[in-house]
Amino acid sequence: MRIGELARRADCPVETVRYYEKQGLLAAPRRSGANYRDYGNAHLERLAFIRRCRSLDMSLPEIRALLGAIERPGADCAPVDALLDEHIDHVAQRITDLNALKEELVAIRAHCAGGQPAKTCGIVEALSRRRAPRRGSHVRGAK
Amino acid sequence: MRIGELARRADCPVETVRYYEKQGLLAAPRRSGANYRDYGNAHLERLAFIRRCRSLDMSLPEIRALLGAIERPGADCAPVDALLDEHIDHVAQRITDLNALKEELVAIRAHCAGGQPAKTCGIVEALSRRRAPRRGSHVRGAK
DNA sequence: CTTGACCCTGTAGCAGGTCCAGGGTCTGCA
DNA sequence: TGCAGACCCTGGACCTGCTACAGGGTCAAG
Repeated sequence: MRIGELARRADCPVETVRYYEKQGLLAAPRRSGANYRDYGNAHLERLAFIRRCRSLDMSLPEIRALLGAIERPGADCAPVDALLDEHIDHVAQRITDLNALKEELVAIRAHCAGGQPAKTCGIVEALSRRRAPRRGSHVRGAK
Repeated sequence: MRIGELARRADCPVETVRYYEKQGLLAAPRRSGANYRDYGNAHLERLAFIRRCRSLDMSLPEIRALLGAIERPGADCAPVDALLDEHIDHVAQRITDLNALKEELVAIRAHCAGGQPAKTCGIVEALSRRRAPRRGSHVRGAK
């Protein structure tokens, strides 16, 4: 099948398919006479796998590692388990960070009594104060 | 003060200070004879404010809007409140999304009995299955 | 034989920075 | 006075994970 059909079936933009190929996640297929990519079912399955992992918010390097662990002949699933556990930890950490962030925002929001000039609003003042840095992970970059 | 001192005092990389200036968040200061940026206390306060907002995970456009709302002469704090409320909603939505994501990951992780060849591992199989798309917002791009 | 849908490559752009390269300047010490 | 090393300048490339062109080629239907 050609790239358009593959993309439609995997629910993935055509450009993204080419991007995954360039990134080495999806094997380059053979080409037709007109230099069109020609995919088989194995490609479709692999692409669906990648998209599923992406929908679970794994990074491309993580997915690459996962594919490597699966593909390695005779490998057992211990590295796969480890990868998934690590990913779950990332997500859990992110949730913790965001909850702290939300608490902080709500606390700041509570400083406003409403109807005041912006300059004297408690929110503006609260946003100007420096905070003790939350320790450990940042939300930023945790993507 | 020069950019290095400003950056140190606001706990912000020097390059980022220049970046904020280019993005129009921080006013360009006057220059010394050697073309060095020369900042005052107002700049430091403004930079600290921006960093504080960033640490609360606001985007640069959000911060720009916030600064605009505060700076506008005679403005009251209603737009500031609205901005903050909207931001809190974003964060809350993100937490909801991530919790769903984590549940899904944990469910997938539970498919592994351990010690099997990777090819037949339940995780790999679970990751290959397509899911009913979670409705609404994406986790991705929600940054 | 032309129209429109599809395909190709390569490049530029998004956020929010980070990190050079290749220069100029300033400060302290001998 | 000379020089080392810390600081500053600009402009550009790079990161992720795409997305969106531009400028071309191919193919099937009418």
